[in-house]
Amino acid sequence: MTEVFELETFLPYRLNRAAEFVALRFAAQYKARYQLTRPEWRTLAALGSSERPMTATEIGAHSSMHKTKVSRAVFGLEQRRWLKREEDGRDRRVEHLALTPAGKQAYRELTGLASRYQAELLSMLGAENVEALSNGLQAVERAMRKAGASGSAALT
Amino acid sequence: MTEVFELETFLPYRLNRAAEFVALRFAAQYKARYQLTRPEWRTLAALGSSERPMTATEIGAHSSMHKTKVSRAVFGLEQRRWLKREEDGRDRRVEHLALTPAGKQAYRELTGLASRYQAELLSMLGAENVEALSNGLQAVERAMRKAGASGSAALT
DNA sequence: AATCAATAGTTACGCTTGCAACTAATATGC
DNA sequence: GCATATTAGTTGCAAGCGTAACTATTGATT
Repeated sequence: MTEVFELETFLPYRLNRAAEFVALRFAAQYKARYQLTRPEWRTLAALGSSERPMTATEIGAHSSMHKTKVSRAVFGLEQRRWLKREEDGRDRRVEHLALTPAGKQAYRELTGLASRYQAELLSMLGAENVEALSNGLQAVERAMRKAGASGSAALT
Repeated sequence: MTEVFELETFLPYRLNRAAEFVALRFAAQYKARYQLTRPEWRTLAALGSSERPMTATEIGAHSSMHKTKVSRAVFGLEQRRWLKREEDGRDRRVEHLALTPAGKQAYRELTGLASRYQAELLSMLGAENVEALSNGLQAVERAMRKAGASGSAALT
């Protein structure tokens, strides 16, 4: 039984490579046009989709980012004047973060890009493949929630 | 039509998060036991599965790694005495890399870990979900080959 | 009320990364 | 045969990263 291990068949490797490929093609767009980092884009997306202001902690939970990443992304967006901080009257540790008009405008443009990219992926991969991929990812997402706070080093 | 963009439904985001989750759980194992980095593990896996020695360039192509990553990983494995370099008689730019006996031993142990982890994933996610995921990934892999040398910044 | 624990967010530090520039060797065009 | 381009692999550098430590504030225990 000389079972040879092949990297090509190893799920973590395949997932990683696919994620890199898919994410990089999109990242290239917002990096080129807006000089935005990925944490900044995610923060923008989180804030833009929310009715009310969010705290940094909420952003981290919503977009699966470590708090230091969020902190730096918030700082970056603040410098661009795409978001503003508002203090909480009751708890002075907390900051309520909301997009400025310029931030909302950027959000609209970037989510436009994102939607177009999503559509491009769909036609590139085929609807039934995207469906399968999505179902598979859903299973991983369930597993993540189950492993939850315990396992993820990404959110420590 | 106030179509709200939701990060949760954005494929690049979902792929990235799932890949991080799945890869990190495995990386924790080889980091803890062998203090191995991911590029080192990938290099080891590439070399171990090959009959004959490989060049650094071949390793990069086989395991989707930038040449600087490969260069550093090779250096690391060399220091551990898990691999040896052999010069090419005809072309002195090229190095032929092969695992030492200690390297082969490590390869066996680590691929054992990997296989067990793969099995754990299968039971964790369910066979039919892994099947779906795998099919979806295959579509991405086809797209990668098609976009090929042109698109990938990861292999520049 | 005083202490100790927990939480929100920031920062210092060392490590990893990718890009670009580099060295060395070989291949190509004229 | 000489100049130029290309290829293999390495390295300097700046940027991004996570860990741990930190400040500031609030909550819990007694």
